[in-house]
Amino acid sequence: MEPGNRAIALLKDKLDSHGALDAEDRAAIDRIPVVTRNYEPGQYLLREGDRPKTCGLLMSGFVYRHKIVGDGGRQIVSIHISPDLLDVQQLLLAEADHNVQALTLASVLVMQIDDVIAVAIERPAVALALWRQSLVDASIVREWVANIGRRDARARTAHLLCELAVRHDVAGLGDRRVFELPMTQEQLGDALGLTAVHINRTLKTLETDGVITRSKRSVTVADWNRLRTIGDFSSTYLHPREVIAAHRN
Amino acid sequence: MEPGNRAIALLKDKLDSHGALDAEDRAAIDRIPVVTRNYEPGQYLLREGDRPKTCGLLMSGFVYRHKIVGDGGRQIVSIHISPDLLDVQQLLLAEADHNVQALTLASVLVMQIDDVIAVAIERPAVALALWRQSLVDASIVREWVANIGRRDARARTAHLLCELAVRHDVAGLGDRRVFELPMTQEQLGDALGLTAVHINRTLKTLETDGVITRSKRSVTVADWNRLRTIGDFSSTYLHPREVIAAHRN
DNA sequence: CGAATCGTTGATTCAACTCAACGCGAGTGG
DNA sequence: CCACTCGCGTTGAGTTGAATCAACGATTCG
Repeated sequence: MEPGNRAIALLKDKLDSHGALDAEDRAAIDRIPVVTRNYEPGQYLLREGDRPKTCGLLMSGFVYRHKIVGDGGRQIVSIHISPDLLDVQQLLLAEADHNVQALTLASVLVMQIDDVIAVAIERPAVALALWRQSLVDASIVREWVANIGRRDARARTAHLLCELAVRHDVAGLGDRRVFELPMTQEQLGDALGLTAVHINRTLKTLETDGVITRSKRSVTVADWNRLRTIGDFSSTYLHPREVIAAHRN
Repeated sequence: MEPGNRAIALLKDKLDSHGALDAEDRAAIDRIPVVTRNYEPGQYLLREGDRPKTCGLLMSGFVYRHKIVGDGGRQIVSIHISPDLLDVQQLLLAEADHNVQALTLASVLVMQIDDVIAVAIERPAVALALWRQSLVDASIVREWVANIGRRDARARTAHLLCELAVRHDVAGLGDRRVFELPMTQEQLGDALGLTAVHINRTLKTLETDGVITRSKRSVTVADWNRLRTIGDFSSTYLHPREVIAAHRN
């Protein structure tokens, strides 16, 4: 199978992860013209104020979205791993209100917004599947608000580690005991509303307490139950594998 | 015009606020069976873990969504004013991951999820309009992450005031100089990741600095430019009135 | 009028920030 | 091959913004 086909298969599986698509829906997705594009670490996929004509599917690597506030501070508002959809927001909102940047070397399946919208109009089930993904994204951001607003540094950090562990697991990128975490402590701080120094201290206590171990850019969860308890984590908000509600007859 | 018709008109205008619907789309919306329901202050519209069969349009009053974290803390994740759509998330995600509660007496136009989905499938433009609303909701939540994560109490509070002022303005509920703010300081704290005591002090300094004045449960913006500067506010993220991007030929 | 809720204020504590220095490994170039 | 730089991680000392604790005032409402 040529690379393009494998990528499209990933896209179809992503959208069909809740079993809502029929053969014609999947065929319509097949007809979307795609190109693969690679981004270097730190490279911008999209900048605040841009009006992009494309969206994408992250096939490998890490990508994050962030906002810059008035005093120069940066807040990371989401972290994406394969196979997340990127910039679904831009399908219907013209102007980007945040930056999207590659964290590691990232490979992205790029589609034209017009083409995706055309399929969404032609095949309502595809529209619902895309829409659903954006609702899950939103749900994750809401949990981040609660995490940053109401949990202390230790819980907050543990919660993010749990989220990334589960998302890696769901994505089939390893189990939740060991996963890649290529973010610097500066970036972790910007994701959690903390400083790099405090992230360092918080991770250290998690490690000396025997909850996690770290090596270079990967994390091993030594005690999942304790990490989950510390982070006050429940995976409900990730909506991992619900059927699309009762309205499917 | 009977009350039901006026309510439906509000719904149609909300979904058509970007001019994407044609006569048939609007007619399809007309056929959605609706009932009006009133909620008392503090009454729950939805609880975490529920699997609702309805969604709604807020016609009057204030509603907020919140999450409860492990140590009992509460984080408000969004505030809704008329004519916001409520629980669009539940159209495609079965299980609610947060609570929805009336802040004031609230009047809601209630629709069956099945009926809304049916129209979304039949009329793709309606699906896109609903989807778009949920993307704007998500965009607001992302801004909240940045606000809570990276701004201090003064900026954070000013930013929320700006957001509510502009949203009231856009909704035609008064201009951005005077608006109703029926939240207690406790609730403002829960929205901003601060304590009620600190909200009190922060509002006081904004008032003594001549930026705002308060009376009971309404706020007057004495110096909009200064409030905007203090709050590092730009309304881009509210996506107030963009055309649905370039893909409309 | 009494009770309850909400707002206000002061005193104190603490979690996280800031500032500063140093360690360490990976590249890089002389 | 070593010296240098650069980015990142680590650690300590001191500061501070916001929380906590506690009390009291104001308003509403039955």
